[in-house]
Amino acid sequence: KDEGRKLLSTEEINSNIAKIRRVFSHLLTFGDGPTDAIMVNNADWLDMLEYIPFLRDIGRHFTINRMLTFDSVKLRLDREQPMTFLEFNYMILQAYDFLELSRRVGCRLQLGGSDQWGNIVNGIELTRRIEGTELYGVTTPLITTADGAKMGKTAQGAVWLNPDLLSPYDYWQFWRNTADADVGRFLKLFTDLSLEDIGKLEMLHGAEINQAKIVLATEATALLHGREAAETARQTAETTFGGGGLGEDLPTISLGDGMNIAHALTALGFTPSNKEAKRKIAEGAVRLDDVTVNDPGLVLTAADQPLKLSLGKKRHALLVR
RNA sequence: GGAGAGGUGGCCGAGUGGUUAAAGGCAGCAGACUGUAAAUCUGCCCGCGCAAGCGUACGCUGGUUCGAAUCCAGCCCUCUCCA
Repeated sequence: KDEGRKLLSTEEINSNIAKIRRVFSHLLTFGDGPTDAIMVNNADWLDMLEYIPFLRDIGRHFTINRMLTFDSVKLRLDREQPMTFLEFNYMILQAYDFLELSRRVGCRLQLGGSDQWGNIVNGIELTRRIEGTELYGVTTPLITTADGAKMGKTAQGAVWLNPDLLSPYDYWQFWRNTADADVGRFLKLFTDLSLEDIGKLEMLHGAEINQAKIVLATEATALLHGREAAETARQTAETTFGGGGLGEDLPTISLGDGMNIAHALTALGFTPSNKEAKRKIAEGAVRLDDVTVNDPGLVLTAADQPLKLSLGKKRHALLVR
């Protein structure tokens, strides 16, 4: 992260904590057992920190010379972007977090993306100096797609882990649309399949590689949202894309007494504005039950059978009463 | 505190009184081709409205002008050098 971070209010922070915990509760077990996960809040130690003692006890272990060499700082300075003292101190605070974690709960290893390397190393160094304890860090390279882009954007924005922000169906679709060149690597990174099984999937070429993508999507979705949600998403995709039918897991919108087609597209999140929705209609990208729509003023009314509204080839929704 | 440079649409970046909702690039979306892939080509890309039309927009606030992103004043913010 090389841009300034926002200061959040206590309410926002508490809300974020709850959401993060909810997402991770699918992947980890929180509790008191020996291998259970615990969630700590660094406000527990940062809030009571006093500035002068902090400078005296912690600040003396950091030299500006060294801090200036870290990429996160260097980048900002090289680009002549502003960096406040508050932000500059972030790495010290994170280093201190590691120290406190090792003191309080015996934490010895910190994992993070490679952009966290500097912060982690600072914590290791600080703890060694103060406590003489040996700590460890593991960083993983930031995952990029085969064409070099940072990973994690869907057609509609970010790949959220929270199902309220990105439905299991859309999450499945994200993985299903992985580029050929990434499939093998992503199977290894984002599923629990054995390397042997992945090896077999990697043998697939041409159109057959789509089988591997379906496995990737289903396994990755199962890890986050559960096996059942993953299967539903897979079946919905199969009927929608394979058979031209309707899948139950598609996003659904209720038309009420009738709704303008552009408004419906926007309400579904397919288009960011009504204006954009009309543009897409003019471009011939919008279909109703697979028939291209030409009238931007069309008012949709619900029939007994759900209708399928599509934008482009990939986004489909069900229209219901 | 002093001197200089600068703040333009998601990002980068042109524009220095009127035909400017603002060149160009990136990102994004769609169409064609395909395999719900990549690459390529094409179109679109502030919002509201069925439309006519309207509303917003070039750091902020005022002013000059028939007309301002462009000129003037004050303010805020950023960068560089000096103190």
